[in-house]
Amino acid sequence: MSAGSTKEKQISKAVIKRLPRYRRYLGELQKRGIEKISSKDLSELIGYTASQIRQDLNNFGGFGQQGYGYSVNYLYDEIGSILGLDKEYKIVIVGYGRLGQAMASYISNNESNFKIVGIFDVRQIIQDVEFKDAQVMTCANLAGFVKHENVDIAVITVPAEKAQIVADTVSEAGIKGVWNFTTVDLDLPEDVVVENVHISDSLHALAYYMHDEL
Amino acid sequence: MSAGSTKEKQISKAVIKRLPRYRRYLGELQKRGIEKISSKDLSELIGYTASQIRQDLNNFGGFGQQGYGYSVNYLYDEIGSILGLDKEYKIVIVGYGRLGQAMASYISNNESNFKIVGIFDVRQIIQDVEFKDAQVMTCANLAGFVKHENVDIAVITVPAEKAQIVADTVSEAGIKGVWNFTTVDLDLPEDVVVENVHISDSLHALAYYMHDEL
DNA sequence: TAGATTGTTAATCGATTAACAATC
DNA sequence: TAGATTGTTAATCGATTAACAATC
Repeated sequence: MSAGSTKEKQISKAVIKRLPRYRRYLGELQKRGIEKISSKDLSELIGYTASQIRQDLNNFGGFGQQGYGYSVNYLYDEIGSILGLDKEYKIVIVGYGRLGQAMASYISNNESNFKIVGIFDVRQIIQDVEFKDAQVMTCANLAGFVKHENVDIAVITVPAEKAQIVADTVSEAGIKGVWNFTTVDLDLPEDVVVENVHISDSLHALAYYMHDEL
Repeated sequence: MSAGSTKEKQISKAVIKRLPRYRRYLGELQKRGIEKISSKDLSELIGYTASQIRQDLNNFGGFGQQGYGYSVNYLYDEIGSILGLDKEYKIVIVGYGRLGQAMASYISNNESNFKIVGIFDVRQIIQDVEFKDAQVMTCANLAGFVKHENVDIAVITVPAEKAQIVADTVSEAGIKGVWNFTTVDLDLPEDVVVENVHISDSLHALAYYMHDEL
């Protein structure tokens, strides 16, 4: 729709879903001090076919070398940059119950390019012993904060009933992405990117494969 | 492989992933007191094509009626039964940090057929004020408990480094399913069903679609 | 009966796999 | 140079969509 994108052909969702996984395994190899890997060996490790790995990567360019394979460090970085993990993202947590706390802690300990700049909750002041960096603010300030601080991502960990209202608030305040942990699907303008972690759907899929095996 | 399954043809993962979503929307309609719905109307609501909805459902049988549509209540129940949500599942939570607490609370408040029968943590006794039902036990008892109580599902919410050990423990003790919230992929026997909630992969996919739009 | 909408087959589209020429 | 392994095209497979006959 917009002319801003420089992408030539649309990459399918299936490919994008696999990229973080490639990167995760490459990170492991890196830690183990392994310097190069072939698509065949990577295939055995990750469980995708070698053909698919090469096909996936070649959507973004030729990162390997014939007769040699792929440099682990280089490929790790390249995938990171494809995913946009070399950029910085400002995050607010909305809903500071246990899930919100868990996510705040996960992000600040494991995702160095995602900075939690604010935490919001309806309950007046919940001060967290372990997570001291950001002060917990009341939701009344949310819109102003997002606008003023130019926040990129809102992590929504409020009860399902409040999810849409929160989504509307941050969206109107100019948020660019929403990480939705509630069980509802959010209705948002097209230019707001939404990533859903539908916990209930996941549990129900588990149930399917379990009772299937009984 | 085993002769136990009565399934005739294998249903694709893509279809199974959509079923919980159908059910979720049907639940909404139910609450609103709507009694019947056509695939066309459901299509507009959920965002899949009417054709796909009919195709998906007909993998499991004809739940509709020509000229009328689908009974909301009936279809809701049928999908629940396809997913195995009419069965009871015994659950243990392994790792009672904030994520474990969040999941325990989610399950006990929203998933009536999934019963939390035990909670485990390495830290000696973390007693939870809000969640009084189950006592928190030390991980040393985990294997025995799973075996003795015939636990169906282990929710793994321990730090990544401990994930595989926990998985091995519960697997050897006869667990049937694992709901994995850690960032690692677990290596388990084929007969143990694993459902992953890879939080980091989800965040990285979000980053891709966001930086793509900048 | 006429109208609506399913169940189901056929057509299309897209994604995965196989094959191999290019090349390090 | 010979061997290995990529990048890429072609073949296959599977999933989605379209179409329509069946039927409520």
